[in-house]
Amino acid sequence: MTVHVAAMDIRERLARNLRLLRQEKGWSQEAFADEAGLHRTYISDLERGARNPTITVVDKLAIALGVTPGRLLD
Amino acid sequence: MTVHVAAMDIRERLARNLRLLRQEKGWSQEAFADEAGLHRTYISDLERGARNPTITVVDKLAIALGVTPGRLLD
DNA sequence: CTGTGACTGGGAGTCCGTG
DNA sequence: GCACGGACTCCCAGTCACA
Repeated sequence: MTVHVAAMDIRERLARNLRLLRQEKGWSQEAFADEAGLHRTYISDLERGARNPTITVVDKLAIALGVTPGRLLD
Repeated sequence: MTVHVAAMDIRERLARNLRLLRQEKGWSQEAFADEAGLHRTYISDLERGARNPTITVVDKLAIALGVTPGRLLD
């Protein structure tokens, strides 16, 4: 039971942080995707915790949102 | 000219943080690898900035070192 | 505007070795 | 103990059609 807890955790922390910070900016997922140089559907996946991104992707997201990478993961 | 600067940046920040924190613990790369549940050669690659890990790996590293994931990336 | 399944190429992560 | 290489498997990056 509860096999992959820790792994799910950090993805869901990222998911929550992304959605909140994006909404604070008043951006659609599509607008956010353009700012970060990523695809619209990829942002959707990230905000649902459905992907396990690399740190270079986290860096792009953080830069687009104007926060540190750590702010997205902690 | 300066094509992938940002991507290199975060990997090298991670590399530096990993090596410093590991040495503070007095661990070998192999001992660290065991603590984090990763392979010995992979730790070597990470500390040389030669790899682009996923956030689940960053989480494992952070837990092994007793710090937040953000502490490794910021 | 967003969620989701499916797809492909390339890279993440492991394991063997060497000096 | 560490850097580095080759080879392998599997999953991530990036995109599309459709609901």
